[in-house]
Amino acid sequence: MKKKKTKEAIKKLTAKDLHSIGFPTGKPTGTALNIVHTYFTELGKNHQLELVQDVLTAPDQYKLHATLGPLAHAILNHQQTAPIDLKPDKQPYTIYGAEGIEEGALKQMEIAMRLPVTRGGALMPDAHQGYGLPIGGVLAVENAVIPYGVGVDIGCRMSMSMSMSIYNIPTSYLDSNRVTLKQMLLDNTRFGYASFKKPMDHPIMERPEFHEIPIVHELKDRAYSQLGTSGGGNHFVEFGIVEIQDEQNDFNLPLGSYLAVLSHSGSRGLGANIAGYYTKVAMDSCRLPQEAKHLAWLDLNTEAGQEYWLAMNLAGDYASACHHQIHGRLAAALGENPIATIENHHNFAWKEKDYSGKEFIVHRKGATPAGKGVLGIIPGSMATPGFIVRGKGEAASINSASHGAGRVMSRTQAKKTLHKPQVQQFIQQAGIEVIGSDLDEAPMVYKDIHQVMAAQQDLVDVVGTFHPRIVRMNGDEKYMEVD
DNA sequence: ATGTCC
Repeated sequence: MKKKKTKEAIKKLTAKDLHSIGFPTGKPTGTALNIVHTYFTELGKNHQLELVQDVLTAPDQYKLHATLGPLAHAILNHQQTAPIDLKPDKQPYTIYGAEGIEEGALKQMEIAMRLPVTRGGALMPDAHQGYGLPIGGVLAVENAVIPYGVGVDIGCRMSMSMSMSIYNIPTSYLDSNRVTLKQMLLDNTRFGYASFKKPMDHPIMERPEFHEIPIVHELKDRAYSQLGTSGGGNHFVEFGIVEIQDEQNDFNLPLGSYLAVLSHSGSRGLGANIAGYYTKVAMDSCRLPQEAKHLAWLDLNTEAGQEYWLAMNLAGDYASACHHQIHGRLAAALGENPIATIENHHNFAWKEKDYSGKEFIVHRKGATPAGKGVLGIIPGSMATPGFIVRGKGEAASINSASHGAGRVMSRTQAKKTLHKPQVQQFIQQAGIEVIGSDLDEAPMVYKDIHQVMAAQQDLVDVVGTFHPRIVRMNGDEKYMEVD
């Protein structure tokens, strides 16, 4: 039964198929799929493709067609709107750690710089190719917001809480209570498709946006069921040791080592669906040349722009609420209150002013806010250090820094070339215990975090170093309780 | 990143 379903899914006509025969992204594609899946379900996929291709080639002839008429009109309307021109010349922007950044990311950044709304940009040393704007890309634009300049996981963030161990030597507490701490992670965190049987209440669910914005309203129930959970991919919750190295640290902590909890996750299904929806809205209203189509923006003076802005901010606050619940549960399990907390997001857009007081929309897609004195967290990998940093407010980076080490290897390449025993040995030798995860998150898929930090010395000062010890990520099905 | 479908 399941097999049959998969087979049908493969045969079903998709947007990808349409784009492969030259269908423009946006309304024509959506309309074509709608019509095919409503009126022509009995036809084979190839036959369906031929049908819509005929309309695409000669839309005029189908204007009055009973079922294909709307498609003809969508295509004609689309053809009548001229694409918005990119600036013809390369626009300057600062690249940090250029020697370690892949070609694809540089190309994407070049295109983003040539958008007519762009006023500045920078590329962080952990940059790699993404969708639209590269991961590690920072883009300042005027009075507009680019959904894919923010990214799919809106408001994805780092959150750290440091606790004084109940013992004087926190390091030894961690090592002698490994089993207990591991169980705490298993009991108090949920990843991927797993969720808590009864989510903890949180004021975020009372936000008016859940009633005022239709798409957000549709997402409310799932947002509630996913409260306090972490996602998949590079998301994690971990115990480790923080070494505070800066005497002038903002927490007034004595130099030394502290037990800490570090989490990385975002806005789950809520943000992903908001991103998907408003990207489509943007691509329908903002027609760009093929190579820039994913950088479609929403004018902030339009209703859609205002709506996205509110929805994006809600998703950011929701991601924060999830982190607070994760840390709250673990603090309760530890029986300790944190003595310091830090939190920052990295897939978001902010209204910020430049030196002259002019306001811009600054997109940081996988980049950490690093304005003067602003604290942030830059993780390495599951088996390498992360850093508590304080921004220097460097204008050339648009007050930003990297959000991690950055990948050197794609997920598919990692699964093809790495081997479990080899990775397990590496992790074990580093003294790290890992629950869940997979080869695509192995430490060796990431750049050397020390090189990345060296490339951004002008952007941040290091306040402390975090050493991961017990890490939980998505994928430990054998431990997972299905709630 | 995402119950991974436009």
